[in-house]
Amino acid sequence: MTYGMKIEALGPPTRRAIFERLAAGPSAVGALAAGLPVSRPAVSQHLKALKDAGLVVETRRGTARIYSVDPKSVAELRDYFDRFWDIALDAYKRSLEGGDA
Amino acid sequence: MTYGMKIEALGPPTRRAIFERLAAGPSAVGALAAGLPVSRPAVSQHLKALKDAGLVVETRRGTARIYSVDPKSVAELRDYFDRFWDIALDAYKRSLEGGDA
DNA sequence: TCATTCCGTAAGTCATTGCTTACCTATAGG
DNA sequence: CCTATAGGTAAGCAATGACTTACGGAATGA
Repeated sequence: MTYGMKIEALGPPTRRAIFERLAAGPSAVGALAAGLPVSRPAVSQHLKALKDAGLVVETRRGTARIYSVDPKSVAELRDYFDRFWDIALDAYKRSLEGGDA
Repeated sequence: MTYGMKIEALGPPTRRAIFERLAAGPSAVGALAAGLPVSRPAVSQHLKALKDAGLVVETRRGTARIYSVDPKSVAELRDYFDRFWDIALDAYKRSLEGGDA
């Protein structure tokens, strides 16, 4: 549930592709697998990883499982890199001013 | 150099730890390794991956190599998740309004 | 109840990789 | 020129992991 787990979960390209497709709108497992070059179980396993990381949520409709991204998790990642950018930029500025050399 | 490569490069926890330390300010390889539970060559290898991904830059001073984060790369990641958040939030809103069920 | 659809899970495989130690290179100083 | 310092590179290893096929389970429809 930490941001670290989320970044780690988005590492594998196939998993990131799944996540990006879900960002465009909720989707079932089979529909996702139909548009990807991997098997349906592979998609299932990636979805489990994304769910464990708190990036997606699952709802049921009949026998289908509909997955959708949790907007809050994306906001969390955005805020993380936002703060990160502030810190890095500040350090960069100090390295220009200070010039401890 | 794409954002995908950057996210992928930040997956491994040790590598992300290195990157976060560099965000606080430039550092040499040995200094980084001294504060981490892995060997110096391991840090060197992670730094190579970070450099290949365009996340850090290297400067020389004597025999030392000083690594520092490239602020532009962080901005790129921030913007990526920013756009991502817009898309996901929009899809979420549509799922509430539309209610195609 | 039975067949169908949709999907998660188990088990196995092959490639990736994060780490180690050992070695080599390059700069600085005597 | 020799030594010491700083660090990249090679080789190897154990572990992870991304994928496959095979199977099991739950909800729908006749």
